Order: sequence, then C-alpha cells, then structure tokens
Amino acid sequence: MLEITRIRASKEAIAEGLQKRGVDYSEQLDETIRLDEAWRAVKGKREKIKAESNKLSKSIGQFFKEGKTDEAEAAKERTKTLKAEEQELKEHEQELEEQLQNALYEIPNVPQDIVPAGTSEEENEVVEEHGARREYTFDPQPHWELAKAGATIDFELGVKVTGAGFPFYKGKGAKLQRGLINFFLDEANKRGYEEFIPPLVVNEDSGIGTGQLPDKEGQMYHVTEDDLYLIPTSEVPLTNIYRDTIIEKKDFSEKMTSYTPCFRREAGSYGKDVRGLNRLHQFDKVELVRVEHPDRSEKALEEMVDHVKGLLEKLGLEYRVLRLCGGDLGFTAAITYDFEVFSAAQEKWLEVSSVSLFETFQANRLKLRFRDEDKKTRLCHTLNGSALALPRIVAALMENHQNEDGTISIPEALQTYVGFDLI
RNA sequence: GGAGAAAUGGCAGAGCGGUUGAUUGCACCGGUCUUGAAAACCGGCAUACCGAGAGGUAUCGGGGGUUCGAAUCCCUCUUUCUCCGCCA
Repeated sequence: MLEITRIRASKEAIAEGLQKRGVDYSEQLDETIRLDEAWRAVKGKREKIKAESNKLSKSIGQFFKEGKTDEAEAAKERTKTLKAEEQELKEHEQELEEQLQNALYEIPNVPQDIVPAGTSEEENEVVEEHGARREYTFDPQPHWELAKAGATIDFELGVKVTGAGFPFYKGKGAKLQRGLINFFLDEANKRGYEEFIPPLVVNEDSGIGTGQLPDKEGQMYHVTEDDLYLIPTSEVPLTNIYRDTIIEKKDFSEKMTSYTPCFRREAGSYGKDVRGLNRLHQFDKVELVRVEHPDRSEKALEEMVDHVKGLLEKLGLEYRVLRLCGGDLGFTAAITYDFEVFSAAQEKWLEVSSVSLFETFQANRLKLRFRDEDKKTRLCHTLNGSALALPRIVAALMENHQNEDGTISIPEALQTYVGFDLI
C-alpha cells in the first residue's frame, strides 16, 4: 500500500511511474486525494466538536464536586446536541476512511526507474545469461518421463491420494528434495540468514500484511472453519514476524530464511505449462526475507541476486536473469529479478526464483518501522526472494544432467547432501 | 472439549465512573557531582492521526454497548494461566 502522504506530495510522478505497468491509474490517484481531503475535513470538524464536549464533561464533574447541580444539569443538556452532531460526522468519517483504504488497496507499487515499461513477459529485460547450452547426442527426455523411468516422482499416485498437482516423491527422488533443501539452507546460513520453521497456516491479518489479501484471495487455500490460510510462500509468515514493530537497533539488517512447503490454488491456470513439476499446488521452497533501512535496500537486493546466481552456478545449470517489466511485476514489488533455467527437453525457460524489493509498500501495511537518528519512526524496506523453489530446479537438474541411458548425474556440490552421484 | 482466573506503557505493577495518557519501581537517555566509574540527586522517556503553531483527537488485548463522562460498569471475541478430559 502506498503512503497517502506520498500520493499527496507527488501524485504526478506516481501516475507516471505506474504507466509502466501498462495501466493508467491517474483517476484512482485523484480519487484517493479527493477522499483523503474529504476525510480529513470531516475528521477535523468532528474532533473539534468532540473536544468541546470533552471539555463540557470535565466541567460537569467539577460542578458536581462543588455541589452546583443546576449548572451541571444545564451542561448535560448541551452535550446532548453535541453528541448527536458528533455521531453523524463520525459515521461519515468512517465511511470515507473505508473508501480511502479500499482505494489505496487497489493501487500497486510504483516501479523503479530502471524497470522497463511493458505489458507482457515479452518485454522483460534479459540482464544476464550464464552457462552453456548443452549439446545432446540423443533425444533428451522431459523430466516426467525420466521420473517415471526412474520411479523418483509419482504423479498418478498424487492424483489418487489428493489430486492433480500434489505429486509423491519416492526413493532417490525424495532424497534429492531433502538434499536440495539442506543445501539451500546451508548456503543461506553461510550468508548470515537466520533459519526459521514458521507456521504453515496464517491468519487474515498476516495475509493483508504482505499483500495477498484482500485482492488475491483465490490464490490461497482458505481453512474456513478456523479462518486461516495455507501459506503460498514462507514470505508471509516470515515477513509478518515484523508486523506492528518498531526496530530500535541502529544498524539493523534482518535476514531470515526458511524452508516450507508452499500451497497455491493456481485457480484459472489449468491447461498451460502444468505438466510434470512445472506448476504444482504444493511445492517446496527455501525463501529469503530481509528487512532493511531504505538506504541499504538496494545493496541488499544486489546481494540476494548474487546469492541466487551462486546457487545456480553450483548446480551447473544454464540460467538467465530477467528484470521484469512493469506489466509483469507483482502488485507489491517495486523491482523484481526473475531467474530462469533452461529446460532441455521442453526447450523453454523455467522460472526458479524471483527476487523483489518492495520498498515501503509492504512495511506500510505491516506498520513495520525503525527509529531514525532524530528519534522519528520511519517505514523500513522489505525484500524477499526464493533461493530456491524446488520443483523446477529438480526438473532442470533431471533434464539437463540426464544421460543417454536414462540415468541422471548429480552435480558435485549436491553429492554430499544427497548421498549418491547418480539416479 | 468442560470449569475457573486474568489481559494496563520496554518490563514489573497501582488504579476499579469524573482534570488518569494513566501513581510507583526497574530499565533506558541527558545533566550535576567525580581524576574516571559507581552511588546519590535533578530532568526526560508510548504510538498514530489532524494542525503552520498553540493545541486537538484516538489508543489501558480486539470489537460493541451503558453514561454528560469509562482503564474502571455491561455484552462479545481473542489470547494467556490453573484444574479436568482427550491426544501426538
């Protein structure tokens, strides 16, 4: 959520920045300004009346103490009219406040200057490419064929027990998952991220805090009985640790990591790119979350990008880094770098990580602040990134490291983690 | 799941209808004293919003109500503790 003070101060610049998302928000911005002004006017009026009646109430107490019953009764009468007036204004005020809040919820974050304009993924900017395309002397198999042949992942069994998008990993397939998780967590630990095991279900406040609610309600599994949501990413519980907090530390830099399963309904995305591990309802992910001083958030973003690059290199995968264009940028992000690995058999790029800086957009909703040098509270910057999401990494590892006989070589960095070098 | 008790500022802990945003202690910050430190003493010390400012408004777990007036009374929800039951 953008700060209303910021919209007030630089509406034009914000409207211009938002153009990069391919949608014109000027009308909505005007609407927030209008609502904000109306709201403040009504609020001011109401508070004045309230102040007067507060004063009267105090005097009533005084009158009673002094035994001036007549004066007290007279004052009582006067407060009655004030109260009625105040009540009316209060209703109007609350209405305006709610409208303003809703209007603000609908405006996405402003893309940073270097974010390219664009409306589709075609316009994402490839900023880096690493690793060589492997030449095959045989027809590389897609990972779902390899999984079947090697009995490492069982999709049909998942359908039987739960439904599509909930595979079973078996034997070496399961061990590979576990190995990757440990590898990713260790790498995060090395870079100073504290490890967490968070709850996998969160309440409504947390969903609102990180921006999943109220808009993207359909994306999460909702446990209606208890009004809780299955997390679509551990960004939600990790970032919400800092909801309603003021960081008092001077040179803070909060770095957290956690492995969790992630649950996504993926409503409306059936049919395309859903084969095998490409799009699941439940998948594993190691996530990085950071809370930073605004002056240090750019550097933090660079560090995270660097971290993810290191992981992909250690896994021996060909990858590229994209700077998402405005239209492809998430609602809450100011800038996002996507990492894609090349899938040999599918002949396409698979997104395996997304690293984003939210600036104050999440912090504003979270009420996550720090104490500035002049003792004032200011909003922090938040960041997060996957390091990494497992299924597509597994798909890429299987496809890119497959051998002609259907076996799969495990990259060296991973061998000590999984306990074997060939599947 | 049943029965009781409780929820107040960073912490501890008063207040139980009327100048209470809230006594007090600890912690913390500044000062005096001291060669320095400790002790002692003095002062400061919640957050948000509105306002150029003076100041105003709101907040004593959340929401609602009674009242001219609520931290204080009532309803409701949540959480914590104790006891019982059930269970990994």
